[in-house]
Amino acid sequence: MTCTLLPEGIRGDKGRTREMSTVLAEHFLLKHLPPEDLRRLEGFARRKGFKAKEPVFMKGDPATGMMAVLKGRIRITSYSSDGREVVLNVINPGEVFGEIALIDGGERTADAVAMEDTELLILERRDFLPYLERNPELCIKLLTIMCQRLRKTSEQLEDFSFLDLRTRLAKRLVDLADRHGETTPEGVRIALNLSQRVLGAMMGTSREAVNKQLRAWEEEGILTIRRGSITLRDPEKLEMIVEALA
Amino acid sequence: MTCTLLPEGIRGDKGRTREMSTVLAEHFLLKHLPPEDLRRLEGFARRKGFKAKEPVFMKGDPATGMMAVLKGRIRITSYSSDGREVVLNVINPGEVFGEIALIDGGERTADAVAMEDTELLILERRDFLPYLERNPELCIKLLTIMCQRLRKTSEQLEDFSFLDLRTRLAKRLVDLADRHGETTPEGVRIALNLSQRVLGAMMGTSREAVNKQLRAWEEEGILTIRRGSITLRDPEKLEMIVEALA
DNA sequence: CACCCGATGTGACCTCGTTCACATATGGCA
DNA sequence: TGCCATATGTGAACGAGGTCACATCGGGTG
Repeated sequence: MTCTLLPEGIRGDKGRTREMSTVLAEHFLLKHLPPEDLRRLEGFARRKGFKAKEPVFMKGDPATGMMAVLKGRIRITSYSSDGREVVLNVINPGEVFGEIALIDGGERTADAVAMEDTELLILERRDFLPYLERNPELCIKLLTIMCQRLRKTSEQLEDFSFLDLRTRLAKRLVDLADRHGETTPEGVRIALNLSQRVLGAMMGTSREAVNKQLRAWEEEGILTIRRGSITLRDPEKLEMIVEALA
Repeated sequence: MTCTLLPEGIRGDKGRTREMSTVLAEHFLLKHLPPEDLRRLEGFARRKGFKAKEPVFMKGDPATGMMAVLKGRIRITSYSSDGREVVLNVINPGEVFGEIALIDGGERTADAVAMEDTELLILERRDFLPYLERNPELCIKLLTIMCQRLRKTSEQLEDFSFLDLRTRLAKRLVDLADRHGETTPEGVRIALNLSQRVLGAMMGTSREAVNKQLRAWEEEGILTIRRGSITLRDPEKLEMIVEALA
């Protein structure tokens, strides 16, 4: 099934296939893999499209594999019993998610929803695991990814217990600017179309609190708020807040 | 050096060596490994003792390997710039820590301190990594450990943003009881000698808040507080709190 | 074009948990 | 055995941030 899908892709649709190889080779797993292994890996993968707001999986689902984002964005969220939301992560093109399930085959620990029209590459556990078992290099790459995740999650945990809202928000904006910012004449622009509600959920706080802090910073000339984008006019000021110097 | 240390141990001190094999085989890595690999793994390890309160490593240290606890307990903590403490984890005999560093060789992300007189088994990255690269099975075992860590840390993160102090504390006590509780006539006894300060730091809260909640529960007859131990007389009540039913 | 839904903006009020201050055990050790 | 550092117990005051209520805005859509 998937094995027959791919070779066709290789011949028939060069644009799409190159894109897929790029993801596999550059962002996800192993520039260092020999080409034939890379080929085989592609053989395990299948593509799938999701419309905006369409769920990819839900917390508690049995997990069958991991995904890489080719196009679009995925939001990883979890909900409390009374419906409050935390955004645990936002996955951008070239990044992977759901890798825990690939390895331990347990339940999904959170919801994954497409934030816009999105195309995913899906690696099924049953195909991938046997391959993994024979490829230590690939294992180590995966381990590295897991390390990054763990480091990041632990840092978030610390931030939660140490930092107040203002500092957490500053830190988040600086981080978003570093990873997704476009430099403009006015400053670094974060044009991810994140609502203040989602921004709040990313930091475990209410949209009201986010709004009030953003407006305060706008008053001070540190940033500019527009629908769907925030422009940091003075990123250094935010960095100072993060460093607890202001 | 380490290689010469171990064979001696195998002959000279059966008690200690058996203990070490137990840790390696049962808790840590691979009952499934062939015996000769297990032997070799032991060859990489070295033992080291730590006195109570002695630091094992500090945040920011270059990391050279991972550890397994043979005896005693290790507290993994992090400090805010103004000195507040969070306890990220407590490592008990048979469990491992510092494995992130084993893989990515980055800096230590937290402090590790012996809570009592403790004996560790240390696997150096330089010895272990080459071996890991040739043993996919071992890789996968490590991946599994990392998965558990990640699931646990993510859950902690959720708890932080969703649950109030009372619920978090209830959850923690139930968890401690499950993992370390001894059944007594009065109820399940948690005799870990954790101070209320440390208990608070485990949940990112102050010792005062912990004390007040514990005393309230003692009033209700749910538990009994003693120096160094807490006895849950009515664990179901706590579980109901966790399930948001009370 | 009118309507409606979701995002944004903002104040009033309230609550949980922190901080501070102090009292009281208590185990370890000289 | 007496002392001291550390752990525990408790109330008062404060404050960050949540909740609620409401106004406004803007974009998409029938």
